[in-house]
Amino acid sequence: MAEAKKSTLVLVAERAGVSIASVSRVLNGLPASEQISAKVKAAAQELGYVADATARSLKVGRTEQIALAVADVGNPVYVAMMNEISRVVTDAGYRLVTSSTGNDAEDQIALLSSLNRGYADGMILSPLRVTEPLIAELRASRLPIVVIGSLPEGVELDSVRADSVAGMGLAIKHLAKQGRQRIAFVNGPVDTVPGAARLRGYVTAMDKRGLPMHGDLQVNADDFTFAAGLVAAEALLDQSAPDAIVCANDLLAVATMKVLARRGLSVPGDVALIGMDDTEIAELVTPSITSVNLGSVKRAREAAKLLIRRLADPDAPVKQVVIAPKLTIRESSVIPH
Amino acid sequence: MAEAKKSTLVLVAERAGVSIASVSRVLNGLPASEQISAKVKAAAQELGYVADATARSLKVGRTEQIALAVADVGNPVYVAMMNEISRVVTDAGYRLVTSSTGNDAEDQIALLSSLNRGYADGMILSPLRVTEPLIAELRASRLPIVVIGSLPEGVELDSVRADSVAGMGLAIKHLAKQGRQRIAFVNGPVDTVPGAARLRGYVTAMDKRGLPMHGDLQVNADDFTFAAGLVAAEALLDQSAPDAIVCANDLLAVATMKVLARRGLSVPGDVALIGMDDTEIAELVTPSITSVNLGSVKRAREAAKLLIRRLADPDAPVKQVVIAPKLTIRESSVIPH
DNA sequence: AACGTTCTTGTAAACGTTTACGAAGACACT
DNA sequence: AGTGTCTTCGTAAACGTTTACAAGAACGTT
Repeated sequence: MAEAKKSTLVLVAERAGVSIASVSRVLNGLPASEQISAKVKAAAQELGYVADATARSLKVGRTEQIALAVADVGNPVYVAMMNEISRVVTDAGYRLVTSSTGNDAEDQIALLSSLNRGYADGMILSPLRVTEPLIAELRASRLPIVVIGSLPEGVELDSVRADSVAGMGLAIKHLAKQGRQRIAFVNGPVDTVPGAARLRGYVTAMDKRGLPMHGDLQVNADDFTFAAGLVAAEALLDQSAPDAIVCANDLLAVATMKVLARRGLSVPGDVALIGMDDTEIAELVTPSITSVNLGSVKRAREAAKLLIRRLADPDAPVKQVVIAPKLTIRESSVIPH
Repeated sequence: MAEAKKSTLVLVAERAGVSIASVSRVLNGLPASEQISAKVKAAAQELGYVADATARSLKVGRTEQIALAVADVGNPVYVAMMNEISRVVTDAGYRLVTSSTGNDAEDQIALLSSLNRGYADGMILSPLRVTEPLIAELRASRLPIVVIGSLPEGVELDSVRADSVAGMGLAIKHLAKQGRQRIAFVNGPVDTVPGAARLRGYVTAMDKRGLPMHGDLQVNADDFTFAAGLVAAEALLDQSAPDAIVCANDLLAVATMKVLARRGLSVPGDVALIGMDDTEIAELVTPSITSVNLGSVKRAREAAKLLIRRLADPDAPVKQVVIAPKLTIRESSVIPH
């Protein structure tokens, strides 16, 4: 059945006693007589023939691969997104090439220009920081790119983004309804796309509700990781005594919860806690954490579909999708009665 | 600088006024005169030329891609492994193609034969269940494959595996030292490779220490997920009252911890808890969970290096690496005094 | 019986590289 | 000046497919 040697079209053709064109046609389901078809199939079967992907790619100009570049693979939300993208893309007959870039824009730019080597038909990119040179490179790309995340005005690229501002609004509103007054905010770096958006959301929502917004209610972690969250939460609780904390991220929320526990503060009794991204981890812990669902898997799915659509129709109008947030309420934000 | 049109060797050659052979040589760093070299580099720069990956692959017979197939991408331990593999592989100049297979062997077999289409130079495979047909396919593969996980006797393939039995030994020993007597075991499906190995380890270790091993101290979750863990832990606690529980997995451990909390049982006061895999999640939760480190990232790294070695030297002797476990002791298993 | 269609099949070119080979030039040595 | 070696460069073949084109066979139509 399977052979050790690699077999080619020519070998199959010889064995079947037909031309290579016929072999190719039969194997690709193009019209052919029963006779030829049978002979070819038999020969192919016997030789364990499978068409070579690179040769095919070269000829047809498509690799049937889609590249995915995410900055921070440690973050569970990216894992969830990647899984969804993988699913959609695979169903559409593409393979997924993953390249975890470093945080710096340098890396991403290098990756983008390497994309022009044509190892994939298109790319899904989720940049942590959007810089000028990155945008320039995005624009110059020969191959279609879908961006997950906000893009500056006027950049005409397919993209999918979350509505962090609305999401923050949901969180603050929920906390305010529970009678919380001093709502603190543990953010990640504000020079990142999500960091900036979430800060904007926090300010807007607090402002709208006339809630106090002293500087000592805000703190920025060095990045969006658990370890950074521990440090940030300690700093926050050293400088103020909030009755609620919203975190830019579930990882930061879990870290904050740990620090609260260390200090003997109960959740949600003393402090209500809300995370963002609504990853599995939020419901794993005890108490489970209320989290703003920013539609990560939906975003992932849309991004993948957008790219596939563009590959099918390069002239389709540019589409910028915004996914609406939802609040998943769990134990960490409401006191049971 | 960057051009919208795709540029080829021929274009560069024309522009530089040299032959395509010279262009190829210069760009690949083969010896050439200063004159030619300068002209070619200038032309290439102006046209934003980058060599086409598929054409190159076809010619040289290498794709510079490595395929990775893992069964369960939801499990954080696989995420950690994937990250490590990605790093090693990228450093060696390969791209990583990820294919998350379903649980069934069918999928994996299909994947293996698709590998023969030559879209990658080799594959790293981590099968949940090792069946006969899978092994047959592994053997028949034209391209090198490295397996993460145990292989039956006599299968001559590069592989890396954890020592679950020794790992279980560490966990049970630790618990016994703390004076725990009724040590329960929440396992995953026993017809999987890790499930079987961990069961073997549990039985061996308990036996060795002469600890009781009633059937009602053991329970098997339907799979290695959090949700299945909840169900399994409930069942366990319905049927017995252990003073320690070891789980086949950190996810199962977290689920068990949640169920313990529900029932008002304290960890580690009433019940000591130990997980396996030592993923980040074990230290995220409160109390943090003692976990058997089965060397997942080390295994991942070894697997990647093994494959890269074999690609460089196809005739290298087969290597089967076993990674020794370590116990990472956290709050869930020792009562502070 | 000659003609026009339609269907089937083979021949050959093309995709964009890398590289074996040979020609020609440069250079040193006798 | 003749010979040999070394270097540099261009010509052309090759990697394994897909597919445009043409040739022939089969068939119905007039």
